[in-house]
Amino acid sequence: MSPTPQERRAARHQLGGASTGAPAARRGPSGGNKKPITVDAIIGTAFGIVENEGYEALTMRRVAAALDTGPSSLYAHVVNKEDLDELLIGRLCAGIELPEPDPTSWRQQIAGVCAQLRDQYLRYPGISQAAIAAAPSNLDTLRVSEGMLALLLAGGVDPQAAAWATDALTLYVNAYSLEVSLVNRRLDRTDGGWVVSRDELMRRFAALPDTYPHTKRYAAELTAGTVHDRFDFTIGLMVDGLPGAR
Amino acid sequence: MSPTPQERRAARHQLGGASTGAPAARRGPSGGNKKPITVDAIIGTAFGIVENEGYEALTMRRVAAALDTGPSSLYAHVVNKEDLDELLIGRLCAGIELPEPDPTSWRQQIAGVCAQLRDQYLRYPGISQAAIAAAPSNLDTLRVSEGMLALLLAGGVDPQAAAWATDALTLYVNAYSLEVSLVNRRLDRTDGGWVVSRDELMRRFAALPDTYPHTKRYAAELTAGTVHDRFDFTIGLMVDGLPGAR
DNA sequence: AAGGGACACGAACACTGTTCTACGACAGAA
DNA sequence: TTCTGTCGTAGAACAGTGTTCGTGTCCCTT
Repeated sequence: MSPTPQERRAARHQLGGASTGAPAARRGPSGGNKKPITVDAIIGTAFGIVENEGYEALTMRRVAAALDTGPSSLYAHVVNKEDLDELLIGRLCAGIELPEPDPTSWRQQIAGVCAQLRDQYLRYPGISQAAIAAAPSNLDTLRVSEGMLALLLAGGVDPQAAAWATDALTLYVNAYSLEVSLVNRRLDRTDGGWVVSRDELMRRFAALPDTYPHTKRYAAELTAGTVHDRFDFTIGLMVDGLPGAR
Repeated sequence: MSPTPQERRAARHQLGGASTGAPAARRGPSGGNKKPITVDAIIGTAFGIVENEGYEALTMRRVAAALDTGPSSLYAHVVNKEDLDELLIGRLCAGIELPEPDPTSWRQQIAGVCAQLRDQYLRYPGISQAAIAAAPSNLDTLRVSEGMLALLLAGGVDPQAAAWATDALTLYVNAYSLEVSLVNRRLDRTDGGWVVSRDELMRRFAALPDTYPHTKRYAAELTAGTVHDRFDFTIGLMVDGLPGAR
């Protein structure tokens, strides 16, 4: 009846966890006037930090400070920073809505799930770094994979192709979100106004030596499109390449 | 005639740098019996460290220790750790062989370049993390993009699709290599013999609750294939999706 | 021979994740 | 009521990290 964080983590990799009853008030030496530290409280404040300051600002000390305590207090509820990352990704994946498979519109459905993932990742900048590192055996991430697999199979995609395609799609969504987050961070850092807009980029491409003929020639195409356009293009590329129904 | 590291870095983003003449012997207080510290020496030892111990072991102190000096000595040649990362992936990209575009076999040529990148990334485990974070304006990475763009254009791919496809391909190769490196590291760490082979994985999939019907049903497909198979599948998916010649 | 500039280096600062140890308040038992 | 034990809390500390400052030492030029 006293689940250590290690046990909780092990359970997370085997079965859906039942919610643990939270104690009423904090019991420690600081008196009972503060809210107790729970895993949910840690996850919530962690999400807030990442949303406002980015994933690189997510440190154990930062979370602890936001909870008015020291860093060591967190280790009674969380195994690791790696464990905290996994919890964050798990909760993020748990919020993804998986549609009922419809064989006539499975391509749009897949694209919709990918867009959901992308938007969640971009809402918490840099968190996709944790998503790439997270173990694929996590039950919440596996739930999303299961949902995508179901969509592909309903679309008549060959099981082997469907299995590999889910992997490829989630991997690309992760990488894409991470790259966008990193670029945004770089822009924020180098320039307060972060307006290194398309014109500047195209001029830099045009100023390249002649060793880069195609890059100079097609600078417009290389810098074209909004963030969503590039994303939709690649997802479409992968989905349309799958032989399936319709 | 006294290029600070910052100037060197700026030059790296504008023109191909000419090789700087290396001094003969180290001049510092430690006497002249040691090799001088050059950017090339730093890059070389850094590659050695990553190759043997992985990217997470690549710290400024580790590089400095391998060169028999202190960490601060590196900052006369390198702006940052971020700068060092950029130098590494620049040199890695410089070693990629770009074939002469052949309109009849452009798909194989693209796949070949991607495989080259993958093999280089996997040779230095975890270095793709630096590749994702690296600025795309680096001249060496741009050279690879230029080469891939040339191949796609020679294949008759629409310029807009070709531009976006190069981006998608490099991004996927990076992410794939990073994921493989991370999984290998996890396996190395949890188990000395790192034989959590396919049977174990399939049993864990089979032990899932019934909420994951497709994952249980197609556990074989999900765990099938060697590392190269999954990679080739996705690259083929993206390349074959591109409308072009042949 | 004297000066100057470039290079190298040791120590230190502000961080990070993590662990050890003690403290204090609540629960139940006598 | 008093005592005892457990459990969550928290402070201090350890081994790391990237980075900077000031000093020292050498070689080359004048």
